[in-house]
Amino acid sequence: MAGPTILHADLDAFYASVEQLLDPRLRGRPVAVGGSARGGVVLAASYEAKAYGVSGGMPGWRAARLCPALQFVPGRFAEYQPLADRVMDILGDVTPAVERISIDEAFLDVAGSTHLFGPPAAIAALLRRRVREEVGLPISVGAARTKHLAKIASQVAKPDGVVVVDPEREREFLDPLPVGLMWGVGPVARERLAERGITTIGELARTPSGAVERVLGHAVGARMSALAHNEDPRRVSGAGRARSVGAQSALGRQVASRELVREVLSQLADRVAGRLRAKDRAGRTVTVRVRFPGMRSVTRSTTLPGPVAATLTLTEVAEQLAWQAIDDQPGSDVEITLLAVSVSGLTAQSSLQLELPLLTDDPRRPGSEPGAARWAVDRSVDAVRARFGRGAVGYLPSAMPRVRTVPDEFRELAEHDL
DNA sequence: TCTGGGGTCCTAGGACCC
DNA sequence: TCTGGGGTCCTAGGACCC
Repeated sequence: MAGPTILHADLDAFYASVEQLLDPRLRGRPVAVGGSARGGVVLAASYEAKAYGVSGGMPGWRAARLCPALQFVPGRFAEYQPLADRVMDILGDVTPAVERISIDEAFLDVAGSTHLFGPPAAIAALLRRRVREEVGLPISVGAARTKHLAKIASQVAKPDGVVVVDPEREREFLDPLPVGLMWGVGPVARERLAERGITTIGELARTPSGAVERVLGHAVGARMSALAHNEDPRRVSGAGRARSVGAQSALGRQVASRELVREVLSQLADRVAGRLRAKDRAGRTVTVRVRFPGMRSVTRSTTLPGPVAATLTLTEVAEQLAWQAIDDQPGSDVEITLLAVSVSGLTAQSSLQLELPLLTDDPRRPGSEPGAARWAVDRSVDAVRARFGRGAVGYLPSAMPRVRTVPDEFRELAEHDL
């Protein structure tokens, strides 16, 4: 039987741990990155804060109520990426088979490394020691025969621990664990399963696949059944190319005026289109999401005759879509709380290809500028920014109201490679 | 006192084609 | 005469992940 050569390495409470590393006064104390006692949202909580029930994604006011001593810090976002990259470099020292799945976690396949570094348990220990000594951060590692098991093992190992699942004892390990630890079972699925008396992975494994599919839907049910039976064929590999690119901004609560919508969508389209152009990509399907008070959101999308990567074109399409969504709402002075733009249906687009056919033939915008002019503007802006930084030049008319937005460094942390 | 930002995948109905 | 079956694309919504 194959050994436990798949490792899942996961930095503990990454953002909060970095803050504690950079400011010794925060060590040993409950820390929340982002948010405040008055509002906003907690992006990450230190283990001292988690002990009080504070967690990422929680509104700040609630976190403060759970843990009155909670120390809110704004987050030094620019520091996070380089530190995480150093950790990934250490992982890469034991095997080239590293699959990074977010800023702070990765799978490794160490099957080919045991002759150099010893068994998986020894490799896990080595990695944890090096990350602690050379970067100063705690990291947990799970080792098992499959990705799914390794990922669950690292969750069980947290904080700052290691768990190796012996291939002979996988059922013993898995059966008593809650179904919510499975990758793909969130609050809704967990609740649906609980209604049928299924709360552990063992109980899920003993439920016929057909019954699970009726509860969770065909695809999810079949996948969760397979995982509960330890059938996980996924290999460690490089990440595939992104299938969509997007950007969003929460707005508080504001009346959807022409100026506000145009201002925000310009900024979002600028980010999205700029990322596309930087990677010589473009996409045909544009989707806009508008969120209204009460967290209710509506999406409108359209598929264009050809791919777009021009900032101004994307802005205009996004604006049309946003107003379709807003105008469908009853009443006047509709309030909105978030706008999002994303582009999918991505294709390679050499930087020399113009968007002329799309723009000049598009009957919906008879007066639109020729694509060549837009392409030239985008390329100029890209070039100036490459030399002088993002703030050097932009598309926004200076008369427009500024909308408060999160730092670019924070957005970039969550970006996937295109 | 009311929730960030960037992603993936699935479902379901309708249009359209052969 | 008003009817089969399969496939693909598009749109809207939703669950889930980090």
